[in-house]
Amino acid sequence: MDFTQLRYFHEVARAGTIRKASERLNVAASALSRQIQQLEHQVGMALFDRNSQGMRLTPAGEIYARHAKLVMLDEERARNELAELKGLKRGIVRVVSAEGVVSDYLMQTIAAFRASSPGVSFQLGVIGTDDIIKAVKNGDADIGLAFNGRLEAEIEFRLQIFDRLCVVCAPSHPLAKKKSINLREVLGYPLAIPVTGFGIRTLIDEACRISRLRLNAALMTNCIDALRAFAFNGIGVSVITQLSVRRELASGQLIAVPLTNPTLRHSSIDVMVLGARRQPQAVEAFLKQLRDEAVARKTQILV
DNA sequence: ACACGGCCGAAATAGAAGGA
DNA sequence: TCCTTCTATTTCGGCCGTGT
Repeated sequence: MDFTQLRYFHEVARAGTIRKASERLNVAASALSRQIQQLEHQVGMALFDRNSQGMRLTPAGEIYARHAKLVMLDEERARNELAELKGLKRGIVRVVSAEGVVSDYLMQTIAAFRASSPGVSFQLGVIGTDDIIKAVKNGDADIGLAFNGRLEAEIEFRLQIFDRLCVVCAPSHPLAKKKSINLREVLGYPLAIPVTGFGIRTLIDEACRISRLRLNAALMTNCIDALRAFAFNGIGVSVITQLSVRRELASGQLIAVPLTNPTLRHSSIDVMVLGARRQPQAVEAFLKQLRDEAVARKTQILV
């Protein structure tokens, strides 16, 4: 087995067809096909099932794909280290994040990081919790910031920041005067919540199930900014995390009332990485910066 | 639309020879 | 002995046609 074969195998497994992989690699499909055949010949078993739709991994292929993914990530890490050795001080950190922490916590951390390491660039994707976990597991992202992520086999939590779920409303709203509130009381008002697949929504659904509540939201959205605006414009109340509206709370534009349901009291922003992988230096340094920023904000750190 | 295989040219590699 | 250069061989990848 050589590195070219491994690289081709990895891309075909990811793309699902030789043609798509050939476009990504800038290599003829026939060349890819031959290399995959040679690899299969060397390992002595089929790694793909061929059909008219493309290439599907066999159980042996699944095992080999896990190995290939780690080798590819290690190679990328080695290249970054060599670049640093050459004094280039460059690198790329790929982050996928929940929208709620992007504009404030994440952006300020990136700003602080780039002040000391301007050669490091960032690739940022904003997606839901389920897709964040998937991206980190696939190796498509170095770091994932998810609200209430699931700790799965290959995932390692490097930082957990306590982030309370609140009901957020305009200062003139009747609920603004309350010190705390139960989800049942909230349902009497027009309500905005995230769509299914978001960590916040999973918690809300769980709390409703336990308390036998029927959820009737006025707005379901995958846009955290829409949740903020829903409350800000006095349309109703939104269920959102405290960190997501930190600036609006500080300026008095919004009021946050903590939710008292037991299920909703333990929520966090989870910073996750692929556990089996040795992280590139730039990624390690940024993970440290995320922790430093959380400490500077005096947020409660769980891990 | 897809994978595969034959053919051919280009690039990479191995081995031999010569010079410092 | 080591390095460089040249040549023969092998490997790789692109093009194109075929079969599913």
